[in-house]
This record gives sequence, structure tokens and C-alpha cells, in this order.
Amino acid sequence: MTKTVTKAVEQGRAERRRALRIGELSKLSGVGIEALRFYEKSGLLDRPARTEGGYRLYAEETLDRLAFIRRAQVLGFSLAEIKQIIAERREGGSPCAHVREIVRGRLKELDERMAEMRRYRRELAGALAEWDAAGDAEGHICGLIEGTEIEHAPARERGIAARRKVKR
Amino acid sequence: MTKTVTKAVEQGRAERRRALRIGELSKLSGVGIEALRFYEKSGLLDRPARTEGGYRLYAEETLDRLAFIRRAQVLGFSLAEIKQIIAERREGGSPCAHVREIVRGRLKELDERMAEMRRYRRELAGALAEWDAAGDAEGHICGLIEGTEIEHAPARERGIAARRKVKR
DNA sequence: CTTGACTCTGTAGTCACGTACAGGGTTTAT
DNA sequence: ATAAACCCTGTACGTGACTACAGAGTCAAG
Repeated sequence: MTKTVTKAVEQGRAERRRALRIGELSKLSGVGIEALRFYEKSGLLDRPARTEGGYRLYAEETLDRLAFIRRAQVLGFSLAEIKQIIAERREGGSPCAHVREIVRGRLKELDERMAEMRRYRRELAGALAEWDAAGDAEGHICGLIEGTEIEHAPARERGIAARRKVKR
Repeated sequence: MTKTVTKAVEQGRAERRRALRIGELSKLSGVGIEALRFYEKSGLLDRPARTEGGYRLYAEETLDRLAFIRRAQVLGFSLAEIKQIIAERREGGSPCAHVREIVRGRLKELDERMAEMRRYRRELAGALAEWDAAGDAEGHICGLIEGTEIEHAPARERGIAARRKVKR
């Protein structure tokens, strides 16, 4: 164990200031401990060094990696995509072409989705106004909804895993 | 069994043209069989009549109900909300006040979300343009992502279960 | 009366992204 | 040397809206 500690210290001096244990990394990065382990299991984080006792020892670079992951997530990339990007990078290629492709697709999706949302907003607001004016009639569940045209709901709505629940 | 069949036929003549079996209802409504059973279990569809053998026999009104559900879904209501609306209606009250409330909330959410999406779009498109101009540098995974400001991602992103995966 | 299409119940699995234990072992400060 | 604080693995749970399946029973046509 002294050996490992020494190694960690050497690293701390020579290569990096210090190795982080999972709790420190969690605090510094804002990513929960469980999530860190989950990322490791999912291949988003490399398996870190360990102490003799089995504790994970992260290099400080991991903070950069995590920042990358968070940013990419905020940009709407799924963990699977992020993983792929990282893997491409590791294989020496520049993943940016791929990233660019994804981004272009995302932009297109986004535009479609925003158009749809505008339509939807119009519908909702229109229905609301109408209802305000007319009051509720009998014999149906709610005219507000029943009166809404549906005109064959757009087929999409898949693949925009984007921007869900990236906390903080 | 003759009794039930007779009842079904009476219904077919007197009240409604015919009772639908689950497969027919599924085809006519476009809602999968399993989903229909799931809706029943979730309280979105009333328990239908049954043949002696236990087959579900749906009144044609069920099509209206399903259309209602689909429309509400397209409008961004969750199944839980839809269920509540239907329940309120059954209890004699007009759910429209409640619906209106939900709709108002939805509109607000929607506006926020659209604003966020516009921001996001700008970020993405900006990053893309920048990348196109600058080419890729070394030493990082992808400047496209790494260069993106993150400025503390918006806290929201919850409660807009809206418009996900309403198929067809 | 038999065949094949249909339907039944109940349980389990899917997706994405984690969170929450339980039941241990390790490190560190005193 | 001991207690507090930390960490380990593995599994199960949570969401929302379904989908899949197994194994059994029912219905309509020929």
C-alpha cells in the first residue's frame, strides 16, 4: 500500500498535482459518485488507477473529461453519442467531422421541432382563447381538446433525446 | 353465452352499430392492442363489456375516447393528466377549468423551452460556423464541444413530458 | 369438428440516465 | 487502536409509455 501511495505521490509531483478520490472528483465536478461509476461502466470514463485497497484514483484530467461530457450533454448529445465521439478520438481520428454531422442533424431536428412547437403553441393558445370566449358545451369531455385538429400527427419525435434532465 | 351475444347484438342495433373487438379497435384507432390494454389498466379506458369467453367488446364511442387521448397527447398532456381530466369529467364537473390551468402552464413551459431552444440553436450553429472557419486543433477531443460556453445550464427541463414519442 | 386467427392474463423488458441501497472493506485522524 | 468518514461491488429501483412474450382459452369459417 505504501507502494501505491508512493506512486500516487510521484504522480502528484511529477505529472499531476494530485490524484482524486471519487468523492473529491464528485465534489469538484458536480457529478454524483454513482454517476461517475455509471460513466465508467458505460465507457465514458476510463477505468482509473486504484489504491491497493481498491479505491479509484482519478487523474485531474478527468475533470476535463467530465466537463466535456457535461458540455456535450448540454449541447444535446446522448451519452451514447459522447461515448462514440470519445472512442473515435481515442482511435486517433478526429471525431469532429462526426460531431459536425451530428450537430447538423440536431440543428435540422431542432428547426423541425421548433416549427412544430410554434404550431402547437398556436393551437393551444387558440383553443384557450376560443374556450374563454365560448364557455364549455355539454356532451363531450372537453371542447378545448376535442376541438383541436390533429391532422395526422407528425411522424418524428424520435432521436431528439436532446436536452433532457441535464441537471444543475 | 347467447345472452351476452344477444346483448351485444341489441347494442349493435339499438344503441350502436356494432361492438368492436380489441383487434378491430386497434386497427381503426391506430392504437396498438397492448396499448389498449395498458390504457385500460391505467384507467384511461373504462373496462369494456366482455363476451362470455372473456373477449373485450368495445362500443364505438371508444374510438372517440381514443381520439381524445391521442389529441391530448399531441397537445402535450401526459397520460396521467389525461386520466385526471377524464376522471373529473366523470365526476360531473367540467374539467375544462383544470384543463385550462394545465394548458396555461404548458404554454408558459413551452415559451421557456422555445427560448431555450433558440439559445441552444444559436450555440450549436455558432459552434459549427466557428469550427468550419477554424479547423480542428490538437490536444483535445473536439474543439467544437470544448469551446462551447456552458455558463451554468438552465435548471429547468422537467415537467415538459410534452410531445414525446406519440407515434404515427 | 377442426383449423387458424384471434384474444386472454400476467409478468417482464425496453429506453436513457441515472439513484438508492445492502453488506461489506479501507483510510485517516485522534 | 478505534471510530468516523470514506469507498467497494452488485443489484434493484425510478420515470413514461408502451412492447414482448408465454401459455392458455375462444371464435368464425369451411
